[in-house]
Amino acid sequence: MNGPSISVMLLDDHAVVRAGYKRFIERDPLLQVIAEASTDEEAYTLLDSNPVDVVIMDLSMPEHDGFETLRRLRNRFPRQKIVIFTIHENPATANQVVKLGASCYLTKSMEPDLIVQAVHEVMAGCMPITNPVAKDLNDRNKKQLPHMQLLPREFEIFICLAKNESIKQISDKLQLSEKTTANYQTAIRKKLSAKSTLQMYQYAIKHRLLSS
Amino acid sequence: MNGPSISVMLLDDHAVVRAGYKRFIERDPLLQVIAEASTDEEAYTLLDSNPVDVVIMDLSMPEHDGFETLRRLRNRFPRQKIVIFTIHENPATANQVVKLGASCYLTKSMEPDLIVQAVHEVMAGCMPITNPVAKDLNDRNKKQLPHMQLLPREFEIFICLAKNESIKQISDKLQLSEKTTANYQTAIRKKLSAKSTLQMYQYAIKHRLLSS
DNA sequence: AAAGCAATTAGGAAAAATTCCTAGTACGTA
DNA sequence: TACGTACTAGGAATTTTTCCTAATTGCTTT
Repeated sequence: MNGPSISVMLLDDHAVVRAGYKRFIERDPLLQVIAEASTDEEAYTLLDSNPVDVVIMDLSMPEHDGFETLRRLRNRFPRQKIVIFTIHENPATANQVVKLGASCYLTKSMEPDLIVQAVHEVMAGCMPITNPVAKDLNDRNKKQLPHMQLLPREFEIFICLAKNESIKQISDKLQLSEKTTANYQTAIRKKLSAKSTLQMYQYAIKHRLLSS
Repeated sequence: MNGPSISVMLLDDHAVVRAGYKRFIERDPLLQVIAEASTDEEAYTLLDSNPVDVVIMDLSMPEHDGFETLRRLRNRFPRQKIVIFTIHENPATANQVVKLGASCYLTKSMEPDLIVQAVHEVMAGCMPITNPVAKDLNDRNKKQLPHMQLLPREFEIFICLAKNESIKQISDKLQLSEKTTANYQTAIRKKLSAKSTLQMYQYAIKHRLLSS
């Protein structure tokens, strides 16, 4: 950290959205957006040369899906603080995202000022999740919905399967052996008691897991 | 036919609906409802002892689906005139129903008086379908939608598959070998270019084939 | 620092599902 | 009668799924 100010990178494929973030973030004189990336690859490159305190990213990116981007970011920059800001308003996603190591999960229905607040909290080492979602998260977790038992990777692949992607496509995208993906599928089906891809889809729809 | 009057059987699992039919049908002194059945089995029994000129039935029955009931009726009483009156307003269903040998297909959005008119037309040996649907049917047929190429049995099984029924369940219900049903599935997938059950489901949703 | 644990990855083998091919039956029509 | 179409289903090959096992990695705990 350079002095009192906190440096931020924005990662979002829409320039307009990045501009929106920026507007709010820079209201706070302590925060400074010093880098913007529209793809995950771009983000890696920038982070190599220009480390920042916090990365703020959207979950719904076209190339890889957000989970994969998050996972890779964590791999290459394990200590990087990451704030997820997304339109997907569901606790299951929040749950997975936090398990994957994001510091914070915000949805677009929250007040924009929360972004600023969240960045400060994250930098101060506070609770990884801000209150509204955290509460919701805990509520649902207690209900022990089947998909809450999915491991992060399982959840990620579950969403792909529910989007009707084939074992082959998923394996290519995530750079896994088809064997591995097929095995994941079996595990997912068991945990969700789904006998077919259609049932996984319907499960995902029912629990609003498919907004992306 | 006994004298100038036309005898009618109503086949519908809801007594209320049968009463509704009756009310309209008996406005016409030439038509007489002489039998009512709430299940297909009941209908077979009644028809054995009490033949009627026309059977008016609903497509959406709980036990077997309407297609199967229609098919069996046609099998046991090949010359029986059958009028389908249903809430499923889509030309694909109309198409299949007529292929299966129904004399007429009416939807609930039509004027109730059309039932009476349709019965007369059917008895007079007119066009198997009344105008509004027939027109619609031809329009769409020209578009050559993939599911229009499905044979009646294929269409029937397609709907079951889209409803997530298993090969086993469908085979039991339709009294087919699992081999046969599996083979039908393959044919259906080819005709619809669907690689999975989920894609069949999505096709069905897209073309509004799943109201039942 | 070593041990233990959870998550991720993937291969082998068996079981199940799907596909392709073939063929018999039945029914209506020319 | 002969022909075509729809329906039925078996055999065999192929593909997918499942189950079991195991190696690797990164934490956490002692």
